[in-house]
Amino acid sequence: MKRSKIKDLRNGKEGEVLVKGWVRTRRDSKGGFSFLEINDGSCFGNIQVVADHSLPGYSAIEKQMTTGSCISVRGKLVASQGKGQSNEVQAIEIEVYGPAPVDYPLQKKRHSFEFLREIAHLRPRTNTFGAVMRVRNQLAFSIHRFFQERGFVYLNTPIVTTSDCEGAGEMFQVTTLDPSNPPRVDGEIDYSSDFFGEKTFLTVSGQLEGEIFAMALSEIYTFGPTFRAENSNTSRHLAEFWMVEPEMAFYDLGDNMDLAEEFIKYLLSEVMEHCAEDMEFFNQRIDTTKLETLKNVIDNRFERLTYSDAIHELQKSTENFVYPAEWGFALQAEHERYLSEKVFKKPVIVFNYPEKIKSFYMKLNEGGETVRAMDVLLPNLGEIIGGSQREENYEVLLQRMKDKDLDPKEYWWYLDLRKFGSAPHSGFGLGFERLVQFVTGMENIRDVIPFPRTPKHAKF
RNA sequence: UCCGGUGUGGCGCAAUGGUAGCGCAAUCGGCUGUUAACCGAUGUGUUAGAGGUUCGAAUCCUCUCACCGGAGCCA
Repeated sequence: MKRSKIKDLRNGKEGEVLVKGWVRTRRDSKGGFSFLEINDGSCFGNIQVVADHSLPGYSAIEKQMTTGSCISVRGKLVASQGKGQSNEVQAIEIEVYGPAPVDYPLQKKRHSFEFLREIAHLRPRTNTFGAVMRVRNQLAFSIHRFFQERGFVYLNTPIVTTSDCEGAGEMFQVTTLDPSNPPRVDGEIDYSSDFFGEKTFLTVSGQLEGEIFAMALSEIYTFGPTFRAENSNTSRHLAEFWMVEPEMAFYDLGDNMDLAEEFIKYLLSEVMEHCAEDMEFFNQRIDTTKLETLKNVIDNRFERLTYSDAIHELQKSTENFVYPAEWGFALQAEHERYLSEKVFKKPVIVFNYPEKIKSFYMKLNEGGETVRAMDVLLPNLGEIIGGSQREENYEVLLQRMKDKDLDPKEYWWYLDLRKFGSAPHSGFGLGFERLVQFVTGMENIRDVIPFPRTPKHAKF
């Protein structure tokens, strides 16, 4: 007999079924039967199994069917006599695949997310983490769908890279040399005998390589792991995270912002439609304003203002900032929060940042004071997208590299893109885990990725 | 990395210098088409680690470690 998923059983037709899953809780009735709630992760809800104690072999397995154990149940799907569920499975035959002894850490009670992180191998079996992972999966799928529907080409940029000065953050080094005894020449480590024959790192961004393919296929996107060796200890930073980076030829900054806004709205709509039950849970237990917030983001135009206007807005406010806003300096987290949470109460896109505080590849505006960069700021989360129109003029780009003390020789191929058939183009990067955070309302980014990597943490 | 906080039975927490306790979970029993089941009983501790002050330390001091929150960096 074919196994049914609980997702299908919950609205299924009456008849004989086979269901397999993990026992979430059990309630015994001394009337001679037990209620077992089974979950197989196919949906948020459980299915109730009614197990009569007169079942063949029941007494032998009764003690094994505890919270956490895995069982297989053949039975009849029938309308439930009790309240709380429309239907249930009347067991005919039960097999225990794997019992869970009394030291099973996930008992039927609330556990803190901090505790669950210590048992990352078992936390997928909780309500919250199961819901997070289904939403995460939907978002990943919808990201591909969004771009595929628009003719973007999915591109795999390299994980191992040689550029050590992309400016996006500290990098993890990749080497096969013996750290306790590396080969040396004149006291310096000799990387010519390393695996790749030179010093290599894990990527901090696929953008530069993405531009190569945008200059041929017009619209591409990457969706892959990204590594930053920053000693960041916050609820929104990971050392290993997933980033989505579209890169589009012939897009100016306005087109770029349009795409980013459409993208986020599309993803939120998809989740509301396809993960209704999980989202209902987040709205009840994690953040009671979640559904309302998501609807607001979908229905309202993102506020767009220039960096200069943002500074002006901050300076005229009566808010007591730890760091007063001043033109030419980066916006502080408190500034970004004030704009998105207090002034506009919706997503905000700040653009045209001072040239001095942004990367070399961003297109210089007329006058040379600002560059065509943009950040999308979400209420209660902060920056979720950072992007820009890229500098396509060879001479200007070369000069900016020199101004920022970068060696043009290391970027010879990047410069070549401007030398041969250059085109105006733009792109942005979206932090995937931050998106999952925003959608679910989970406060800590470590609880929206299966295996979080943070400073001092690479377990599991 | 900086600032602040926390670390006590399996889990969540209380005890602020004087006999370490409560809730949940667990175990046993009772009851019930139950559903965060309910009622009763039982067991559970090197108070993160090391050192110090004190007649006496979970509590005060020093160091180490871990975790949490905020900042910086950014996605």
